[in-house]
Amino acid sequence: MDMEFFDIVFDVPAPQIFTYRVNSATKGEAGVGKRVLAPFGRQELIGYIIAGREQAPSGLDAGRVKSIRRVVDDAPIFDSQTIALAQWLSAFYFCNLGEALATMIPSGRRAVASRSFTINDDEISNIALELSDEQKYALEAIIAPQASLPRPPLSLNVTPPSLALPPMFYLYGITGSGKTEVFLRAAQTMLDAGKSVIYLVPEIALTHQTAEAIGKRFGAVATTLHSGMTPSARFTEWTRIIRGEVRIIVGPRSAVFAPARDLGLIIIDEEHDGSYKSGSAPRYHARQVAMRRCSAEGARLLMGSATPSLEAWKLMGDKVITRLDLTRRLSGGNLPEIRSVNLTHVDGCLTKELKEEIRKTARMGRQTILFLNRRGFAYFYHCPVCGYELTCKNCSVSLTWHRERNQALCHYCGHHETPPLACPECGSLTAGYAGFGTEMIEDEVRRAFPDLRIRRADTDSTRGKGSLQETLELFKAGCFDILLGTQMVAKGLNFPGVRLVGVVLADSGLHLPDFRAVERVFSLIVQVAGRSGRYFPDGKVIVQTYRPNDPSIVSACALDVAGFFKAELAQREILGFPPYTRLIRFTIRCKDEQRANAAIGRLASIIAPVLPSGADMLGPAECPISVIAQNHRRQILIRDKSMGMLHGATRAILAAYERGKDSRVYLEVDVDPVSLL
DNA sequence: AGCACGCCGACT
DNA sequence: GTCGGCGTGCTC
Repeated sequence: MDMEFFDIVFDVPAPQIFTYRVNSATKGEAGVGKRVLAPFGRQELIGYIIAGREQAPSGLDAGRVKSIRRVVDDAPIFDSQTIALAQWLSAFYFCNLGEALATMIPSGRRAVASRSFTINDDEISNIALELSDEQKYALEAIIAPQASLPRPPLSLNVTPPSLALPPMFYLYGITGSGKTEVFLRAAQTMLDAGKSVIYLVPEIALTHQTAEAIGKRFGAVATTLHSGMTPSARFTEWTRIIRGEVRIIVGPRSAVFAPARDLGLIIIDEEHDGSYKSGSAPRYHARQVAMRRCSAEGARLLMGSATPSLEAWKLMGDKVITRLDLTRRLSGGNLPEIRSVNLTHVDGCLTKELKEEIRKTARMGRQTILFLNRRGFAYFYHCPVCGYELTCKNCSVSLTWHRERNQALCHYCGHHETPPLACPECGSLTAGYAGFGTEMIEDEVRRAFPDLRIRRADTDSTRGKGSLQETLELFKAGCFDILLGTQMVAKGLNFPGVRLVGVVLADSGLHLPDFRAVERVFSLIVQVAGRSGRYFPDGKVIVQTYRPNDPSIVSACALDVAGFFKAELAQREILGFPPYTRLIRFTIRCKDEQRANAAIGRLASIIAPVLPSGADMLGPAECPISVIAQNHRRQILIRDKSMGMLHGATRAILAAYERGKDSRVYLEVDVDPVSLL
């Protein structure tokens, strides 16, 4: 008895579910979990079949029901569990079901030959490393058959129904303390029990490295779902996962949706990393999705970092997450010596202390990493006479000077222009660039050390694909002495030859109007410090700063993670910010400033009366970066102790806002926003 | 999101 | 007289 009718959703803003029928060509082909090509208005779109039905819904006259033109998939590519997850995703993050499914499922259509981990079995390394006592203890806790844990009701608002919290564990330990080996053992245990494992890693270089390690360890049973893969390749791996051919999946945040069969464990490596939060709608957080999946599918959640997020740290304090400490470096390396150096009154961007250490390191035949917090962050054009500052015409941020091209460019919209020789305001010829960019530092380092081999690794000098990978590999092989880079060199890369890490300007970012700025600066310094002396006992870190007494810098230099978290949590509690509260952010975006103001005003007047007691509204206000790409941006935050009330209020707010909205104004909703810029 | 329909200003 | 602006509304 084949179904005649099917419920289909599309990746369009329309929230409805549409019912189609089959015709002679598609009868028998169509089924839940398959994609179809269907007439939609005057176009034909790919849609997702989410249900079958005996007859058209009452209230829809049969004449309006169109038929499915073509069925795309031979076999279903998602099941009822996936649909349930999509439903949760759409409710939690305020998108519709079709958009949710579209972000979860690969877009590729045809299978290609799988290239992942075609390693001979004899190549699989079975290095039976002896675990340390701490590692053994952690592993035992994670894989214990009956994880007996307090199970408070899930305040994460899995809407609906409320589910119990899954067993959650956190490997808390410095770089080199052996987190990865525990991850791999836990994964092995799950695989041995016939279950699947999802292993999440931050975006960029780390994906490749970890995937490689897992490929070596687990061979053909492992795969990766990477954003760099072609849609066809992703689709191929997706179908292999569905068929159960692979049971361990490595990938960035989107891999949390992998259709793993009989999911036993989700691992989140470097849990604090910002790339786990999606930057575009639906703005999901992989950790939140992982929690929901684990509770719905009876799996365990295992996270790890040297610098947990404050959210995770608080849950550990509340005993909701079991914290497992790894306190020692395995290879015997001591903790690096970390020293902060005052940058005030220093000519240029390198202090005497840092230069001396670079020289000393080179004499020892060892390597240096110079780390810059942010791409050309403080490198702006200004006039010391009148205070004029060169800013982007489209956005409200300072332009960054790129010397190689003699261009000032905007890192938000890409606008670029040739910088003026004299100040456009007062004509002063002293106007020019101040602050540090990677290029300027490179220049200064080259001048100071003409005999050393220096290489820069940022998105500018490594645009060609593979060249970042290449740079890092050359560095690892000792082909040059100094690596100069941004974020990407801070993340989990192992460079045995490194002795010295220099943080060129630690406090860039400290002044950002975002309550998480301090947390980011702190964890960045600690992460960077972890790079040095990984395999040697004499690692050194020099942190250059204009604010050597800032608490976040002081505690980072002391590697006092617990102390920093205690102080920062107290601060957050006083200010009523996460993790003591939850936030939903509404952002208005419009080319026309008046319309933007009108829209945010209207939104505020909608929000005020529906706010539940105990919740509050922050704003309306200009966004900290008030204009991006000529769009004027305004925001409102709503805040409450738990997410439940905020969700309900937001549903009401969006419904009211939809009626009578200005179509030129865009409204974006961000649940648990990570950046408030 | 597309895409069409519909109702008011300056053009061959 | 119509070409075309973009406001409004719908898509099984």
